[in-house]
Amino acid sequence: MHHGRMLFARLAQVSREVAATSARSGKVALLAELFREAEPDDAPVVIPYLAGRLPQVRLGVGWRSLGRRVPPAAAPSLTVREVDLRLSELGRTSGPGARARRSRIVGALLGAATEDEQRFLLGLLTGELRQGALEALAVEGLARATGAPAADVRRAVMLAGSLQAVARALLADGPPALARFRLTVGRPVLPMLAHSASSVAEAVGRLGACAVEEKLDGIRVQVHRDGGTLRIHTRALEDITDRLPEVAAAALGLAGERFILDGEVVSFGADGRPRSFQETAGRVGSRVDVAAAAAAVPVSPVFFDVLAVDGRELLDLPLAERYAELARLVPEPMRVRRVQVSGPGEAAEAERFLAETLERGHEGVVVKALDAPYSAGRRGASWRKVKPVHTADLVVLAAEWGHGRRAGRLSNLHLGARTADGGFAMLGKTFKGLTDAMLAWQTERLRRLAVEEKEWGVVVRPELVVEIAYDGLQRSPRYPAGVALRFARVLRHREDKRPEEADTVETLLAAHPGVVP
DNA sequence: TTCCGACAGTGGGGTCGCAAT
DNA sequence: ATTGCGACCCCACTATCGGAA
Repeated sequence: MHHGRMLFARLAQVSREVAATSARSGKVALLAELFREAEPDDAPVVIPYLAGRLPQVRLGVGWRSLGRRVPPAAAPSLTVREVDLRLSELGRTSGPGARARRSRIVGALLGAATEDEQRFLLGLLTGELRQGALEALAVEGLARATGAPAADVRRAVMLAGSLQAVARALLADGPPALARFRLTVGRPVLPMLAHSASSVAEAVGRLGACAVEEKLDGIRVQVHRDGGTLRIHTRALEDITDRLPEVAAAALGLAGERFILDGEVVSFGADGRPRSFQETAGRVGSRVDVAAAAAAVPVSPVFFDVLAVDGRELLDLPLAERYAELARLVPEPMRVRRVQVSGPGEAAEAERFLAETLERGHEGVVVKALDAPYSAGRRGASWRKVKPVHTADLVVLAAEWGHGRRAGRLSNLHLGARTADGGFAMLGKTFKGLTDAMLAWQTERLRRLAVEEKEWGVVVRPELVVEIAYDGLQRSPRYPAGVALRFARVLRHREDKRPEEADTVETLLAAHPGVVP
């Protein structure tokens, strides 16, 4: 028997078969079959690859640097192991001349790959595999290949924050290895996420007895303290401890010795109101001169959940009990503001809290069922965020061709508001909110309005009005009016409106007095 | 049989930091 | 000094499958 000899071409083949299979169960079966074939040395690479993820965190290549076509090899020769080694080398490449050296490595790798392998490799590198199966189905496939219960594998992956680590352990030691993946202080777990709800009443109606918490517009953090050791992780589990000294100090000042807290890092201005997301994110993103960044934009944590305390794992406890622990551990200003309601009968109380929260300059609220456990890594149905929605009638200035399942459709719309001089100022783009029928319709309509064909799409006569929903305005260094829409999505095409009836830049700015271009 | 939760896919704007120009 | 690019922060929405109700 030989080790670590699986051909990369086999992965490309299975990926193609998975993409051609529509049933999820069929995809899982294909993945499981491949995972069973993998030697123990190959499995920790094969499994993340089929989940559409590279084990290497940072490669330094993206779609731009992959644009050059390389003639494919005639016959497959690459092994999984070789591809992994070359990509690891890519990740280690930095310093002067790095771009040229990366380009040589990628070129050599693509040159050794067949057409099918190139397609798979480029999909992996750009994150656009389009095989209809990513991590969740790879987890199912891994479970089936090893005979471990899928739910146990899923939980282990959430707690490990890594499919690769679980795959390696599972293949080496079998299903009993899953027991090793317990919640551990110091090892980040994937945070629980929230669904949207259109109103507080809807959310409370769905959830019954719940907590209504203020939603702060900052950076999600998970804070682990083990005695004097403290680590801060982002939503994607990135370690940002060194960038947030004041958050670390605050957490070390708490009474507990060992805990895991979930919260949001935000920044307040001198007036006590929250700074914009842009300012906070810029601060948290600063790595070079942290002291200067911290002096300019000091941040503070606001915690809303506790996952472990003093050796006790709290994930499976209902929110009501976790919150009681949180209240014991974290004093008021560092703990989220909230109200509790017993059900739909008290929805008005929740509405009042939302209005008051918005008044204080925050984003909205998150409504959480009091009886729900902490579903690590999932968009749990028991957390519902509610944010105010703004709408505007804007004019389509251009449209870009879509990719993947939107190939051949005009998808991404350039949106303009009227200006004082009778023209239009672009405020952003959106491809969201469109059904297949809307895509087909607008492709036809915009083609007829086209005045210029570009490689990326069409420029059109500014005649089609679209009703757009958006979360707010933000300052923009890119767009002519100095502002851009945040999270714009199409509600409907307004053929009944003429472009002269669209909103103006002026009215939009007036609706958001806090935003200064 | 119908409903609904979970996933995958399609990308959006902004900022930081590194390497190239 | 400025620009291009990759990595990550925030994010909304639709289509689809398959299990729950």
